[in-house]
Amino acid sequence: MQMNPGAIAQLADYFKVLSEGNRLQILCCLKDGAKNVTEIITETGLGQANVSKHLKILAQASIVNRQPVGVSIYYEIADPLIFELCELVCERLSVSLEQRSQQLKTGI
Amino acid sequence: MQMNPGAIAQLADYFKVLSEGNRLQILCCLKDGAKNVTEIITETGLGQANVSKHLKILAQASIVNRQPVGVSIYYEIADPLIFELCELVCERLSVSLEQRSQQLKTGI
DNA sequence: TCGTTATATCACTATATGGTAATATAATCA
DNA sequence: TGATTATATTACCATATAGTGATATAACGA
Repeated sequence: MQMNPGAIAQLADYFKVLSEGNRLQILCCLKDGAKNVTEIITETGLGQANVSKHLKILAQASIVNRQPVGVSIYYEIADPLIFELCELVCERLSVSLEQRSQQLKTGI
Repeated sequence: MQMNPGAIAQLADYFKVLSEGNRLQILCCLKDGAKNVTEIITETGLGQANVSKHLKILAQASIVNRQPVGVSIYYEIADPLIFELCELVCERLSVSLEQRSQQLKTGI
């Protein structure tokens, strides 16, 4: 199987956006629905500048939508695939953990 | 939905491994089956030191298996989930591209 | 218009990451 | 044992990325 360099680069970019813990935390925070920046800050405990910076990256990647409402800006998830990906990976990681646990038990 | 910090960190790590284009290229190269380092170098066109470095990361993440055979080391895919993830994301990206194309056509 | 609130951006620092040339290590054979 | 081949590792450099404090910008109301 050969994938063209352009597609690979886009894939890498997509995974890169998801490769940062605090960004994932922000996305989890938005899973229930739209929130403004202050709400995200409160819920995540992250700094304001930091949150804004991460939100910008997420918006540019079309993973979240940005919606001004008065002085507030609301962000909501635009790409639900990310949660599907997270679930698949979490399953994988828990299976992996289970296997290691078994190995420790059997002494292999 | 709240995910514990440990799980988030593991998720981020997993995506981080996949967030590098040359690493993805190496993984694509291994999709057909096990290859030794020289074969990977030839097929990808990457440098030997660079390939070794990336393979180390992939092995430590349990995404590939490492199998010495004489002076050669063969690597093969240990975690097929990565291709599932890639397909899901590629679909998403192509849908996204199609939508942009439509927007250009309709002038929205 | 000015003051307040919400948010984005900038500039800086520290750390991480990717690629490379050189070298070390491992395996094999004569 | 030494030479050869295959591969891993090291040290270095350049670039990328994350977090923060300060500041700029946007929106609103008095």
